[in-house]
Amino acid sequence: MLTRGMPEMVGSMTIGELATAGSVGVETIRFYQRKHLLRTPVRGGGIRHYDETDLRRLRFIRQAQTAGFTLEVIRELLDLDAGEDRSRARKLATTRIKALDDKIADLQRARDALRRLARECAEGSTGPCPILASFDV
Amino acid sequence: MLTRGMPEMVGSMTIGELATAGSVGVETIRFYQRKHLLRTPVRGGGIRHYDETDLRRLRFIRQAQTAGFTLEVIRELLDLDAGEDRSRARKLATTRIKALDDKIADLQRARDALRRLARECAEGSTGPCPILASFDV
DNA sequence: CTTGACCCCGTACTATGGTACGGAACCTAT
DNA sequence: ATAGGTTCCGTACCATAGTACGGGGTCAAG
Repeated sequence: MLTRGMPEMVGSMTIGELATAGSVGVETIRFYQRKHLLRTPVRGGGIRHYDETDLRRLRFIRQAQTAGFTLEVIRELLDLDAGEDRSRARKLATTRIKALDDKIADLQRARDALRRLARECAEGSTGPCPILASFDV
Repeated sequence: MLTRGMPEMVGSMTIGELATAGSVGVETIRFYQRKHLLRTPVRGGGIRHYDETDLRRLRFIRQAQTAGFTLEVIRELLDLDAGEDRSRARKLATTRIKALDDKIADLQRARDALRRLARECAEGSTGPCPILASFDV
């Protein structure tokens, strides 16, 4: 028989199963619901049921966070997904692409500084590493 | 005459001048002092004076933050700069280099997803953008 | 028909990195 | 000497993104 915990029931998950599938905690799901990033399904006898769509949204949220969007903006993106406002979505995307390019460049510079530090710190075996100096660019 | 506000006096700044030179707010300096990231100089008549070393430390803090170090770890790095523990410094650096490489890869993936979104959102002029879909990788 | 695992709900608390506020003291130019 | 701009100090507050807690309800298996 098909019950809550079984893979065949992917179309009907409990909050715990959704959380596991999305690699987040149950409390995080509830938090996203409070923030209206995920819907709060009507209860079928005390317990709520979630489906593939909820999981897709959840995964999207995590991806979008990686991209540096705040939960606030992610909510807007989710709303936009259903709407007609193509230019708004494009604008959010291009703004973020620019921010990501800048951020990537920053991180690459930081990484290069750290590589220099690690190298200078490895040469010679006495005295302090020139930690502050290695960041003076 | 040489006074506080003048460039010639870089070796003796007030907190406000230090803040300006480091592109941070005065409150941020005080915050860093409370966290022991910056020293709290002894007062010469009610007002504290800062020098080039303080500015170097402040700039280092901001660089290190860009590199993703927490203030906690930055404090350790600052302590290490004066000490003899080369291996600890090297370890912190290499750990962070790895984290940065991972982060850079994440951001590049996110950027590529957004580029795809912007492109797909630009083609055709009606209907919603496939926002969620563009992140399904 | 009880037990154990899971769910619901509201509220409170956490970490990180600041930012703001209010009153007193100080410093410099007029 | 007085007005203004800073500084000092402690305390309080903020945003973001969760995480924890406690008390009660539900559900499926044994």
